[in-house]
Amino acid sequence: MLQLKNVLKQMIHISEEELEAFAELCYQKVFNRKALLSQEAKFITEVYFIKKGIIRVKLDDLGGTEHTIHFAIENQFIADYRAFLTQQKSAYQLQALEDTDVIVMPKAAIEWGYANLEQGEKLGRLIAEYYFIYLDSRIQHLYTLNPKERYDLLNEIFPNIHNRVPQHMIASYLGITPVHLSRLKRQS
Amino acid sequence: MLQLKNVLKQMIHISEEELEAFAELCYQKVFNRKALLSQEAKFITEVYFIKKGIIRVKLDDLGGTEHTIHFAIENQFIADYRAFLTQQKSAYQLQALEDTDVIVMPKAAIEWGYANLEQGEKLGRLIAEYYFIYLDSRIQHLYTLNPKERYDLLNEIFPNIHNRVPQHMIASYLGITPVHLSRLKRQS
DNA sequence: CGAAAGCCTTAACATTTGTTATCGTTTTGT
DNA sequence: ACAAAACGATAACAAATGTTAAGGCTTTCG
Repeated sequence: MLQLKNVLKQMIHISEEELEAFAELCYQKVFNRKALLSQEAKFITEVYFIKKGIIRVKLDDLGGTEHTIHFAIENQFIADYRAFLTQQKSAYQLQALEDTDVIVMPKAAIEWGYANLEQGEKLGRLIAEYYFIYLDSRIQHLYTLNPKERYDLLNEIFPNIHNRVPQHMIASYLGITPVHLSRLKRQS
Repeated sequence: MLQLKNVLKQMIHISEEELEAFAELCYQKVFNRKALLSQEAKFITEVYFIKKGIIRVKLDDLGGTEHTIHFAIENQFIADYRAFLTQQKSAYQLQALEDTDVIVMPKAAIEWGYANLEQGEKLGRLIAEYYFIYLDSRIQHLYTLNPKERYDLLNEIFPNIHNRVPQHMIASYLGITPVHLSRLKRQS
């Protein structure tokens, strides 16, 4: 839990007692490679903090094609945060790409935090703002960068990704086919 | 100011006195068609509430191509919210597409709200969550819909758009060229 | 260990989307 | 009211990206 506590301490002012009470409401869990943390069409009641491993967020379109929307690694929070917030069924699936250790933060813990942590609402605001900023830059890049430029950027942001993620998932994340990514790599 | 007050009342529990004090810190402004509300490479210190009119958010890439990222209309908030939050220079420009009446909410007003409104932090959280949800669905659509499907969706969400926005801006928003949008319309 | 599955590359061909240029219409600003 | 600018449609051609199929390498798992 130390990892989670450290991340929380960086975000808001929070006492050891508050941290301890919050941690009491969370628990640890291990997912094997390829296991699903959460499934499509389910209501989402958990947010995950990744201690070790890597998670991808994926999405099937109506034609049955699978899209990889996001990767999350150590020390990051991950969830279908939209479904969590709106109480609608999830559009996404979360899948472990390695054996992955997470801390599960149930909805009850997070709501307890909003109500009882001195800066609970602020924590909620910071998390939403953080995700907003991330998505805003994603959209900006989708408009202004071509696939090759997005590939280069991804390698900057996530240097080791080719060692941890199959290339066809990277292609999907970039919005192109695996065959095309293979071509782009050859050209550079 | 009534329009703004009504929207705020729908979001949080807020007294008439609080509303009045907040409104005191805001002011109204009119922008002519084509005028810029905010400019690229400037620090952002204002959020706008649109009383009447329509605003687009645009972005120039390194090659000099202009991209239309977003449209905002009556009763919506608009700003380069990322630049506002992060205190970095804006990547975007906000431009009125009609003569547009806005209420300007200066940074000082918003920070006063966080500090002094009973549910100020909650308001900030809700706004960030609202934008997050919007961007999350934008990204989902960019992955799963082709240009024609995105065009049809846009017309559902914003029924009159062809009467208020030039078609080449719609094409840019969809991520395609005006020539291609013209072709897609013909095919359907 | 060995078979099966998963994965990456490459090639040939198909489809989608972009580019450039032209024309007629509408809108704008004076 | 008029000249200029902006706008949208269309055609011909070019470039980017997708599809299908084959081959070889690596990983997985019984």
